[in-house]
Amino acid sequence: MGVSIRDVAEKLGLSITTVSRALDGYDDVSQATRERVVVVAQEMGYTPNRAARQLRRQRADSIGYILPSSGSRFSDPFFSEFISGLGDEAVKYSYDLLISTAPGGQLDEQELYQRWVHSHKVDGFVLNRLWLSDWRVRYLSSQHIPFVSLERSDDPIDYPSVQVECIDSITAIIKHMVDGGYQRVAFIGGPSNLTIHADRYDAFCKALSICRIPLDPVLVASADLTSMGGYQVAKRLLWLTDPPNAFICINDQTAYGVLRAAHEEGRFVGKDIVVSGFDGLQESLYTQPTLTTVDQPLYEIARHLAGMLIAEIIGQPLQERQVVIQPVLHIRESSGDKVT
Amino acid sequence: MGVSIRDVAEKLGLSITTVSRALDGYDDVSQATRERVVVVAQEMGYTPNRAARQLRRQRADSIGYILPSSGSRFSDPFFSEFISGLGDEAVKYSYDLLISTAPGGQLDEQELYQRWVHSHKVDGFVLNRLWLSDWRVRYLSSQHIPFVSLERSDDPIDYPSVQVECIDSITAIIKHMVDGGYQRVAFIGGPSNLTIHADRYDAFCKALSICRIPLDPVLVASADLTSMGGYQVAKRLLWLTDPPNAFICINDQTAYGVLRAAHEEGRFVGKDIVVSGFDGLQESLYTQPTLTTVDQPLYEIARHLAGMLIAEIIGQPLQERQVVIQPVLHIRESSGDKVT
DNA sequence: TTGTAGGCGTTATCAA
DNA sequence: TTGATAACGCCTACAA
Repeated sequence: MGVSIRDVAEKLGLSITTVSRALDGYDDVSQATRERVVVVAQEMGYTPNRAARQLRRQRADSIGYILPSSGSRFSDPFFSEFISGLGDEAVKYSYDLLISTAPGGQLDEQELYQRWVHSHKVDGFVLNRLWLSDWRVRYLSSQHIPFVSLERSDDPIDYPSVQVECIDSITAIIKHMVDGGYQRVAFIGGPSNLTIHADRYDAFCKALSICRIPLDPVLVASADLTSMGGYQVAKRLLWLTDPPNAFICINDQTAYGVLRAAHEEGRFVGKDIVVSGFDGLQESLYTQPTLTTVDQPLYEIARHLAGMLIAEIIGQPLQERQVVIQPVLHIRESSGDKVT
Repeated sequence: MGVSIRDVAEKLGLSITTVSRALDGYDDVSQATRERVVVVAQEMGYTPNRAARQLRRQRADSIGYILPSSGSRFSDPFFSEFISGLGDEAVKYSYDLLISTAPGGQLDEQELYQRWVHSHKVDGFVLNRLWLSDWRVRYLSSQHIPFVSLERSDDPIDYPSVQVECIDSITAIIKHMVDGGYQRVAFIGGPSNLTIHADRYDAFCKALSICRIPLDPVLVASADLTSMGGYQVAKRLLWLTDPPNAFICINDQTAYGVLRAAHEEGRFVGKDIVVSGFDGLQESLYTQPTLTTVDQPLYEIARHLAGMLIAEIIGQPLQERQVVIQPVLHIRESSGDKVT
């Protein structure tokens, strides 16, 4: 079907060895031959067969990312941006990006990772949505499979990662809210053993203590990172006898739910109550009111992660294995900066 | 490194041939042998090497999808849901999903498709965001590479596809708006040679004629499918001497931009003006006001597409090659159904 | 500077 | 019912 290296060699009257070396840029072929080979290969539309090359080189030239899909209406814009960053960087090194889906923390997920590892389907993994103690981290590390992650688990294992600093920005948000007179501050997080929950909740507590506001456990709730989850939890909180007037949300999606709940409950966001998200999704510029959020440069983070992973795979040392990124705080209407 | 079929064979004192056949479920191995083989293979954690199998079988057991990424802050929730559907279905047949990114309609995109085809990297493609005349359709068809697509191009080529019917729903929306007294109806589309633009614009025109409203070319504009694009175009339209009071948008993202522009221009959406989107993204339930939109079951569509593609690849005939889906219309606040 | 030959791990054909 | 053997397309010692 396709054009193989043998076809090219025959057409040129050369051996496949020479053709192979000419194309791979070895220096033991004459300049003249190389040029002929390159031209003819191009003309014939030759592209090396991936499977053959992989089999021979014992590398897959691809990186894997398993989407923590959570059921049928799974649609967090977070992942579009993340995947597109991974893809753009991978393509630069002519690596493939292999994607699959599995609900996080389940048996299916384990099997998928194991299958990909055993069958050499990918040379390394990109992880995110880490758990405080994460099976994947321990497993991949025990199998000596390169991987990188957004966020870090508590496992005492050395691996490259990118983390987004959240204490400063969350503190700034809360200070801003408290200064505006919103002192009853709630936190809506996610599953409590996710690192992003732990990190952001931790930042929340620190910020409260800096502002000398006592932590009221009633105002700490967990949703599931979706708008629906945020909506439901916010409703419940707003019905309290002494409801919060400030909401710090673990991510933007959760905050969208809060905005809606507030509206339904007749609260004017930015005036009666204030709300903040975390992610910096494009959509957050278009909510009503616009959402105060912490902008993680997700696309760049994804590219950085893919780059680190590929470096790790080809054994190139990284100058920095644990990158910490300072996100940009966007104070917008939802935190009361402007009364509209 | 990994466990190979040879290791399993040696441990069992059988030939690799027998092991291979036992595992692949051929019926010319004794029941007893098969059981022993399966047990031991499982114990040893044997998984067939993908590259070797692909090389031998001349199939990649994977399908490809190239994201039409448009620069760095590309994040349309559309794609999260789409990819997650493709992934979930592919995994059912133990197919891989290979993802890459390339700006639509550019040279890079062509090269990427060609490389994947030549190198047998994937057995087939899923396409979307088709152009009225689409190079990919003609190319893949000329190379006899299976592919399926969401939407259909005008190329006279037979290929499996899923289309979302839009005339009925857009007509219903416009009727609803016109009945509500909003007669100056604008259309904000995308690049005009995209099939989704052509289809939805066509539906828009038909609906106007049904409602006996003359088409005012001034009220037809093109954006770029993003919120920012919708925002800018809406601003311009709202500044007209005789501005529209109804906006039909090609997708939800565009509509988000319109909502924001309207708000900034002091228009009360659902009262002064009405707005509709198209996609049915989860986010649209959480805008303020909630967005009237046409809900395409994207996750199911993606699964269906992946299923059709795999059937096509393994040569299984499809009972229906051109599926047309009736989306569900969600009339919400932005079209004036409730005054809040 | 070029060519020969062996093998990566599977599967499929044929013979036993 | 099983086993030896030859590919699949590529890369790379080693030999020429």
